[in-house]
Amino acid sequence: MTTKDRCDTRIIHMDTIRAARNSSLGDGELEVLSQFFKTFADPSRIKILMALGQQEMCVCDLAAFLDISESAVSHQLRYLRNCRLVRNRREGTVLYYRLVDEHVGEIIGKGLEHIREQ
Amino acid sequence: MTTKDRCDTRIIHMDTIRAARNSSLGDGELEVLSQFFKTFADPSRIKILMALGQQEMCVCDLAAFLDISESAVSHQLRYLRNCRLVRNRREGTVLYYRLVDEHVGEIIGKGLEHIREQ
DNA sequence: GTAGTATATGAGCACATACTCATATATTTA
DNA sequence: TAAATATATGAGTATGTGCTCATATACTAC
Repeated sequence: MTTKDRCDTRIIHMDTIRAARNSSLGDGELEVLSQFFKTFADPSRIKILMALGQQEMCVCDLAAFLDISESAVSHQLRYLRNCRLVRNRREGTVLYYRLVDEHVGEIIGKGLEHIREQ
Repeated sequence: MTTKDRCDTRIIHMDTIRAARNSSLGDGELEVLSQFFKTFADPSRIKILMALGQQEMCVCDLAAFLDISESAVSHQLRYLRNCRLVRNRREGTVLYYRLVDEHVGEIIGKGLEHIREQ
């Protein structure tokens, strides 16, 4: 039981609360997990991830595809690099980005399944 | 091709951009999908959803479990109700909430798989 | 009816986020 | 070397989010 008991709150079902606590994630893992899902909470990032799941693309291609500025794309790519979801290779001045995670497609797929069912 | 072509941007690989566009989601679906993932982008909501996946709980139980105010829980529950992920049944003055979606567990599971692998 | 309990809700606020704009860096070419 | 190209990055900003606090609502018991 990581959370301290609160005695200043009316608690109706102490057993229910205990059961919830026993199967709960730790605070650290919860933070990491919600941070991970934040990645998919933005249309541009989903679009980038889905596109890179099919082929590698450079920054200006992504900017044209998303119809946003190259700077905006670059900021999003930095975000995705920090999450270790994409990597790049350099060819002259051009950086080609690619997806480096196999879960991304599955998670987006599950989400799509959900929103398409209702 | 929903997005209008931009001629004010240097485009290196037009074929790559076309391929990305052909397999891209529509703007509406992208918006709905990212909105859906936003649900999981908050530790409190994940905690609520995982707890309700195992048993129904009332608002003050959830507040004690999460160690946040009942008002804060209520706001989150409204959010989840609007997403149609939870429902409640009334018993006197007490409202018992339960999960009403089978994808939620799978999506959280995929996320957990990801963060635990590295 | 009134009082008490459980929850919902609106306003306001502190903080996060996704962008723009200006500037910096890395590489190629002349 | 300098100029051009492709991308990265920091500061600033408008909007969004998750809370608090006060108040409203729904129900029960008297």
